[in-house]
Amino acid sequence: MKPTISDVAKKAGVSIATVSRILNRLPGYTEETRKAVLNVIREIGYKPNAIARGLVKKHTYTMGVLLPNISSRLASALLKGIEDAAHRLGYSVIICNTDNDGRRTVEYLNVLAEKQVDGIIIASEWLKDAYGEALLAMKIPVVLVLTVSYRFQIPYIKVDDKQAAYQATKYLIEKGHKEIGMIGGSVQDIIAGLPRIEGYKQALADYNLTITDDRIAFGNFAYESGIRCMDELFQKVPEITAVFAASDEMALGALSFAFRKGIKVPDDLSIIGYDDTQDAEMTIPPLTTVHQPVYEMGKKSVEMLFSTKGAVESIIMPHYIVERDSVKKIN
Amino acid sequence: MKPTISDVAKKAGVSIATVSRILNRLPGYTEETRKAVLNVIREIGYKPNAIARGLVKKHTYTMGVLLPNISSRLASALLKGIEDAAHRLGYSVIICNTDNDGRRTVEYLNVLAEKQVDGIIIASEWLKDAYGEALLAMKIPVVLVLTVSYRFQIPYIKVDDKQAAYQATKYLIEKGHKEIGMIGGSVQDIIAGLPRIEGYKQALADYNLTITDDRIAFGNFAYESGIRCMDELFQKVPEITAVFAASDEMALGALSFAFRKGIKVPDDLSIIGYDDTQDAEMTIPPLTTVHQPVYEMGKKSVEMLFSTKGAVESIIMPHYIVERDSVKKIN
DNA sequence: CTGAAAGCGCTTACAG
DNA sequence: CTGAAAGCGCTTACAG
Repeated sequence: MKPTISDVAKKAGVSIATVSRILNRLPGYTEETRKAVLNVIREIGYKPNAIARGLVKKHTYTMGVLLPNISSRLASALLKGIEDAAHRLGYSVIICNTDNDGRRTVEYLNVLAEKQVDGIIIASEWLKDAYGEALLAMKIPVVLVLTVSYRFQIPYIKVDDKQAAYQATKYLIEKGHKEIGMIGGSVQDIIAGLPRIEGYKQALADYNLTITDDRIAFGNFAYESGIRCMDELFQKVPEITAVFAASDEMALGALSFAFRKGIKVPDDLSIIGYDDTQDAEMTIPPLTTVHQPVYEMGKKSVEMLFSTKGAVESIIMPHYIVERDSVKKIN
Repeated sequence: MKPTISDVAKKAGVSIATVSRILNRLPGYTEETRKAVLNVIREIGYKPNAIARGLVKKHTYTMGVLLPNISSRLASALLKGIEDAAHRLGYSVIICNTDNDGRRTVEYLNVLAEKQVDGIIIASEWLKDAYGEALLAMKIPVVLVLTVSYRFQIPYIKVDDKQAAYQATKYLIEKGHKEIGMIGGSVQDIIAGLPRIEGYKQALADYNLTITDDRIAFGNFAYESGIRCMDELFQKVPEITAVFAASDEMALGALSFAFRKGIKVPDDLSIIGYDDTQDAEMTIPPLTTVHQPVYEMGKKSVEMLFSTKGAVESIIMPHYIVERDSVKKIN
């Protein structure tokens, strides 16, 4: 059996209370007994049981993070930020891959509640009512990353999607493009879908450029859909010279489609992405894209989660355009 | 305060023992009292405390996974496999990003021990003696993925690296290539470095092709190093017509280098990668590469971890070549 | 079928 | 400075 606190107490000839005090650096023992106890601990290889400790302290130093897909590039970067900050603050992180599945999400929320986690981060997910209620019932801190909720007032951290999309589009316009298409998410997706489309439309409107439904193709942020949308766009509006893709992955799809069709990027077609995931700098040509500070958002989200000052404020992070080689200036 | 088992017992007019039996589906109560108790539970929103439960059962239904870099493509896929299997078996997974840092790794091992995890998966890491000792002391199941240990007899699951590298090289040879270079890992890395280089050399030897030190450039499996190595290779051995890269990421680097120099892939240069990460199908041109079943390895590793049959055997997973468009058949 | 009680491994007043 | 004891929220023989 693993040694317990009473094993060390017995062997050191003191009470478990004293051992506990020494372990927790509380006052109440001589340097002499401290040394003796520490020796015994080393000798028998004692390690405190965090489960027992958690039971009495009602604090587990464990947190959960829910994401729709752990293996997306975006999630990877976010997770690293979360893990780094959590580790620095002494927390362990339990990952929950929801697959965007409601039942699975509720299961996870339950498990996290039962395991008495100290906080939960929810990334990218649209917060359904059931989740919000469950979260409320848990009475622990929660923060939203890369998403917001209107129904539940939970602190969030994200970029201003509409503004970022506006600027991506404006960037293309300033490079001389007049026929600009967009590969967007679903308009039903009021986090990453609609706002980016609105930003795109707003920019076109402000510069008096043509806006038509044809110029927008709807994907699901994934690679394959980028290919399909680019195809669609080209068939419907062959005159476009530039495309704004609402995710880097879709931009990669557009890039691939162009390659297969012999369309040169950026000579024949300019493409700007969104996210600035690791992929963006590895593409051919390297992708110009809107940078979201995802790693930092991950870090900040856990700092917010365990921030000690009362009501936590939400944060809108700055975004900026990273110029690489997928957009060409035309006449 | 959150309701506890005694709150429901009190309210239902039974003992906590009965509530516990009902919760755990043990025999010993009438259908009537079961219904009544379940009602109270729903009414007051009681959720069992897994920490308390874990303390007495000495089973936390939590496991840890250590990886050098959670945000690599390989880790992403692996993690998803691990998470899926763990979730299906009712386990939560704590992620530990070691950054290949010894001190941090030991810290994590300590935390996992204190948190009484039921098992640990170690991915890609070279198992230092200190880790092995710590693991042994914990007396819990451990499995190694994408790595092995010779010093410690811990079950592992991986591909046969030498064999896979041999076959990648043979594939190039069978496509008519005679001047074949390699972008490898360090020879000090006896897991993913040396064996793949040996496989490459062995294949060349078996087919009586030229082997020189010049034909091997040493990277660190990352994108940037792929660029650098390809550059190096081209300067030293301009006659090579094909390259075997020991990771897809380095293959992407090679691809980028070729693109910048105006070298056409696969017309002027053929490239075969290793891993078959998600990137491989998104490159331009799509990358021919050795497929490692990483997601499945993730799943299998947790199944091994919690397998009930005695001594666990190690597994060598099958690999195969995925033919895409980065290798050309020549004369 | 049901409950009282001990125990899991700790922390924390309280008393000395 | 130090220890006995209660308690955290459960499970599990044991007795009835």
